[in-house]
Amino acid sequence: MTDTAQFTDWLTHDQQQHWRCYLEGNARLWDALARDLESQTDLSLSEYEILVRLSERKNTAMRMSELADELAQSRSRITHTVRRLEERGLVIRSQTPGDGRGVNCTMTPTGRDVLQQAAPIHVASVRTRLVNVITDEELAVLGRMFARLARQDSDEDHHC
Amino acid sequence: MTDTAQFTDWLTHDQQQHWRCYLEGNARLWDALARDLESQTDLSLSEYEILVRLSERKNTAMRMSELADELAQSRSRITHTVRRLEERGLVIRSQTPGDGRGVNCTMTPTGRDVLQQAAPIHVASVRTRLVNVITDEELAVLGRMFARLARQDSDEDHHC
DNA sequence: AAGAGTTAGTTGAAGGCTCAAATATTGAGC
DNA sequence: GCTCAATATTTGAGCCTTCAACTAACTCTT
Repeated sequence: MTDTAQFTDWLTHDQQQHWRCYLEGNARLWDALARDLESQTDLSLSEYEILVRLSERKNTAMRMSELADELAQSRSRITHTVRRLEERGLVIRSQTPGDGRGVNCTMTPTGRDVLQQAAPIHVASVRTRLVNVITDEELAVLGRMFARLARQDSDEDHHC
Repeated sequence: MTDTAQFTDWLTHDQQQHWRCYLEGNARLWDALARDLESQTDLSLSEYEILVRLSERKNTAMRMSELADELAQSRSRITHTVRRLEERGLVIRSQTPGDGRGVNCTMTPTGRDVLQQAAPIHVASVRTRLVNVITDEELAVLGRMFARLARQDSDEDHHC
């Protein structure tokens, strides 16, 4: 836009092609996963993911900020989603012992039931939509690739 | 849940690991791309993508349903987004000649200006966040993988 | 050429996400 | 121990997306 603007380093034809395939495939994959889960359970993907993380902890409890960090979601979003889950009786919130600012989110027995019913459905969906469509080799490449991206981007978050 | 329920075919440890890396990396990637674009331009990612597709056509025009199909978005979503773009003067809508039901979406000169200003910013972002972080080899695997997923899922859409 | 079914697109309400601002608590430095 | 900055979380408004219902036009059949 200005005299000093540099020429843009556009993507090559092949890069662009691959990038677009990812764009479309990714969109369709998420659509499919969300539809699969929501049509057969009462959980959205983000609700499901919260319950899964809780289920992996001692006492099925985590702090709000831990949830936010692990799920790469904003604190605000976690607050809203957890509030809805709490209204439905799937989790309860309580103060953290040590830190007066902290809030602990604990899964209730009802929450566990709902999760246990949803889990097989979601896993089957992930298989059908992704894992069974690509090779284990490819899945491994995918995992390593995105682990690198995540590291890179979350590093940048804490740059200040 | 019932007596006849089959045992779930859970993911292996490695598969789960890779799947989670993808989950997190993907979330962070999209966050970063959206923030990069929205902080430096007046376009959201979905608005940007619509303008890009239009820019590639003769007369920078496409039908609404073509947009929906290419971008893997619902017709409703396209309608809403295009309405907002039209209100801002970046596109205009008109009837398609042959088909009385069809609506053509055409990019205006203003739209082209906005796109041309945004494009280098977005491309730089895609490079920084993805293309420069992985190898060309990996990008190719990514592209082929998701092309296969897209084919699979969009086939299923038309299953009836 | 009339009716049934399909396709294209829009609409508005409901709900989730984002953003910025607000509250409350903790920790650091003096 | 007081002040200032940082951390943890919440709040509510605004925007975007989804969903189901609606209009309109085309097409296929008979």
